[in-house]
Amino acid sequence: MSILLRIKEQLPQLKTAERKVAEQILKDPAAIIDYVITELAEKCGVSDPTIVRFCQKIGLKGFMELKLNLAGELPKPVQVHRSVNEDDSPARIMDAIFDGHQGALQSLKNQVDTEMFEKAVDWLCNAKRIEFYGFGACGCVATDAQYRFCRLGVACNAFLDVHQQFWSASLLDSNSVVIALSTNGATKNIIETSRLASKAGARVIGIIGRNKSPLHPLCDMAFSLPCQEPAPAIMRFSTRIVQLALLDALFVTTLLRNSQIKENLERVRESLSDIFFEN
Amino acid sequence: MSILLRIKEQLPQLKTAERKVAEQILKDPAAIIDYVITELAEKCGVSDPTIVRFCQKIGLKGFMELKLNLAGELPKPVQVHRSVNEDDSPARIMDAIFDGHQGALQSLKNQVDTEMFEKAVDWLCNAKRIEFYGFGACGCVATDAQYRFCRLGVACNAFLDVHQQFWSASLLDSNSVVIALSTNGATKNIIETSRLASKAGARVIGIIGRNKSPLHPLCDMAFSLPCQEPAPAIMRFSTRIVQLALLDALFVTTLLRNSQIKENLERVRESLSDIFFEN
DNA sequence: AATTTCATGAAGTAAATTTACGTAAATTGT
DNA sequence: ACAATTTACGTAAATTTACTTCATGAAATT
Repeated sequence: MSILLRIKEQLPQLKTAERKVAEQILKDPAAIIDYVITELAEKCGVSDPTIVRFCQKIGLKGFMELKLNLAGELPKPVQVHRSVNEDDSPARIMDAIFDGHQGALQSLKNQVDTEMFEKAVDWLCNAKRIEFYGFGACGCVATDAQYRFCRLGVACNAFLDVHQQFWSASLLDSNSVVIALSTNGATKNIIETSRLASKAGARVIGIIGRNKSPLHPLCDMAFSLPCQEPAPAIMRFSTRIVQLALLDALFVTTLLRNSQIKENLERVRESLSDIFFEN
Repeated sequence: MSILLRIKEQLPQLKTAERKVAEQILKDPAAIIDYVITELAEKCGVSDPTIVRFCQKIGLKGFMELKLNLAGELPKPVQVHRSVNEDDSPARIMDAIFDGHQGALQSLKNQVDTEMFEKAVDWLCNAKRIEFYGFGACGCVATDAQYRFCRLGVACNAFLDVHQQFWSASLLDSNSVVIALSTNGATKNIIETSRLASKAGARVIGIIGRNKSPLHPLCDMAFSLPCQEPAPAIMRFSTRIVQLALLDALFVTTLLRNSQIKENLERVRESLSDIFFEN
């Protein structure tokens, strides 16, 4: 279990001096890494041995182990999108891209509105039909999402064709949920489709790579994703990663909420077994 | 920038004794955290001060800072994949999913073979044609990749249909690169397609969510992705994230390698402007 | 009220890291 | 080719840092 969690749990059982240490650590865990034991002791108003005893009480060998453990489990400061240019080594470019994705996920973690998320899960659980709309790169995400969600046993569609989207959206009703995916919330077609779906009575959930956009007011609920990338559209990779992550979370939560759904999943899994060589 | 990457980059400029240190660290970064400086010195066959000088050369204050940094950037064995169950709150599930993705990216960062990556970029730069094959969830990744790469101005296809894949693969030649995507490297169809492509003379790059699989020996080059998820197929979300990240990196590096390609991209961008409301 | 227990810090110890310095090897210039 | 200079690296000393022992005083118990 994580050190910070362990500290939190042990907190009530600690003596006054040791509790001061615990509170100081919980207040700013990242700072500890730069302290030497004496500095921390001073900050807490206790002595060195108290720090050591505290560390041992939470199951560590000593202060050094605390520092190393904290370094290991603390979220790294959110990486602002690092730009790359042609002089960079492949390894460097790779690193920059991966960092960008990680940073985007970290931002997502901090930004997602939990209540909104829960409401979205509610809608999805009760939906008789789920449609995923997106164009371009978001179309891929839509397809991927449909690929997951259709296993819930609910009717799912991911139409990438405008015409199909139009007639499908206009046939929806109040038991339908639409997931509208858009990087910038300004693509004409997705806006039109969302408007149609909304007019037909469906609940429209926007997953949009921006804070404000023409698409926002058309949605019944809109997740605005972190968008630190000031890059041209084709280079905005992280948005898609974040969209997928959010959809994953929605999917799993919806899945766990409903045991009937889990049975469906089991049946699907069995039917897949014969397309593999092994297993 | 990450310490390990910095070490890799500085490697050629290091003197013999210091290089020994660098190599030892790269061989097993996780082990360093438990060493004291003298232990590491012995393992490398050098003296303590050499270690310190090495640390300073890569921009750190000393050995302690190296340990703390390594602890910070190495994938935590515990955190990589937290299991979830129906009792968990939505916020917790969300967190677990995002953590899983982040952890997977971290592992990827540490595991990707840089030389292989560069060779892959070489192949892609010189390819006259690139084909992406995948089924199921990997089909979505294939489509996404095709969507990016086709903007390089190179002929790209992502056939999800088995028949199309078969005839397309058999029409390839030595100027073609095939990217074979598979979560477990055991799907019969993808194996057959890769075999056909290889026989036709194309270079097959596997991006596989496993270390060993029936698909591996059929590839001219295979990226084995970190696969910490002991979950059923439908729940293996991270593999897809990691595949996308790797493809992103391949795409950007290929793009930056070739200025002609960048011009193509500029032209594509302009042609997209009129499908948006704004901008 | 006396005794015990326990929490805590002062002082000291041990260990690990870093600096200073010297030597040998490599590089450079003549 | 040989001397001069620079560089590479290890020995040993110094310093920093972490940890231990033990004494003290407070709280709890008898």
